[in-house]
Amino acid sequence: MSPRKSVAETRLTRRRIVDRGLAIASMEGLEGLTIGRLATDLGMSKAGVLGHFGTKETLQLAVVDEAAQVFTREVPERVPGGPTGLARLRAMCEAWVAYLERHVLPGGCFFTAAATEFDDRGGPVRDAIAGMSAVWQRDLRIQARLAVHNGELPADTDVGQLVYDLVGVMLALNHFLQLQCDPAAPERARRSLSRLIG
Amino acid sequence: MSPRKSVAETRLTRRRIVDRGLAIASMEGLEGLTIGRLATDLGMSKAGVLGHFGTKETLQLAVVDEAAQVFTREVPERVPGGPTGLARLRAMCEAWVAYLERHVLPGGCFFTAAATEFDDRGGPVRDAIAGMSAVWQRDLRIQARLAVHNGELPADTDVGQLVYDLVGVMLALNHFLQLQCDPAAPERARRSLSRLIG
DNA sequence: ATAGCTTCCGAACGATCGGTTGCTATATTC
DNA sequence: GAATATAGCAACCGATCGTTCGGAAGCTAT
Repeated sequence: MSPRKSVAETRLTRRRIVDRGLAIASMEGLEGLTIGRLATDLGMSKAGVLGHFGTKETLQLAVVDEAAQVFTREVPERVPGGPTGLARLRAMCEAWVAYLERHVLPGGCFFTAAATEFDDRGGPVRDAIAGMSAVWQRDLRIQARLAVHNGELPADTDVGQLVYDLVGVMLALNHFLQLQCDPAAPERARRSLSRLIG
Repeated sequence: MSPRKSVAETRLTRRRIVDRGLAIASMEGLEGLTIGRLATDLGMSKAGVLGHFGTKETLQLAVVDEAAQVFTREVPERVPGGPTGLARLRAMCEAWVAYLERHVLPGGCFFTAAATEFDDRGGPVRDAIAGMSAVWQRDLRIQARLAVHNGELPADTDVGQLVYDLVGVMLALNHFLQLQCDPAAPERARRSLSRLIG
């Protein structure tokens, strides 16, 4: 019924699958993302969907990668390219809050959901998630260290501790937004941030 | 093969099911908890398991309730009955940290996992989870308000903001413990707490 | 024109899902 | 001791899971 598409269209089909897969996974979880559901949503056969990846795990990895690209596009790439150090750290956190506030994905922050879903398992999917999380936290740490080096933060600042607190602010933001639908949460997050990196 | 048991044994069987179900759900999630898996683990038939609840959703609710009882036993009931206010608030948070540190359930904090799993759905299971979360946060708020009233916290303290920050500390603790297996996380949590309600 | 490559479909696979049905064996009640 | 109630089992239901297979359809290179 559906013959071969040109190379450009083929890539486009793959992108359609991954995009829709990310939307589903952000709501139902990476395990709740099923081939059949994906095929139905896209008006394709299950074989047609799986043909692009071969395996559900590969598809999950593609979705995680897509989520990482979305996050990169929506957060770090929106950080203006001003001076490094405290200003950049602040801008990164503000972009982070705005990203959660904007409800970019229908199911809240994909990485928060995926991390808690896979945090007690093994395998490449868990590793990919943990890796993305680690990269972002490393970037935070770098700017925090620069801020200390610039004298913008106290010299005895525990950078690891600061990143821990920043992550907590974001996890709480996601929690209060998604579970309690608390519209005051972003303001709370910003207040916590200004207390941490004023 | 397995005939009727005495009333006492019957209750015990139900408890065995719910206990094992909680253990599974804390690792695989509430949806990953399947009747067949539960039956196999317990050496029972699926009908024998489901007979106690009638429906998977009822079973999930029973597991959520059991998780709430475990949490109650492991956290608030371990808080010494000293004076209310800041001292009690501190004790509650310390018990909370110790609970996460102790790895009471194999998959980390059950409510954190369940909350992120169900935060974008509807239905009674989600409501039960959100309700349990709300009760604990209300208890925190009560003690925080008392602490303000006692003059143990600044009079202009934003109690909602404080609870937001405390929840963030705990979510971060669970995150760093489970995903990054960072043994320094409990110490970080305690340091954050002493900064908030030191 | 033709051969090859690739995308996608239709169909089927074994396994497992939540759930139902009929039965047996026993505990409880009379 | 007879009657009743019920925990649990074996078997099965239709649906769906991830995955495989053969072939149809069309692009591309010869």
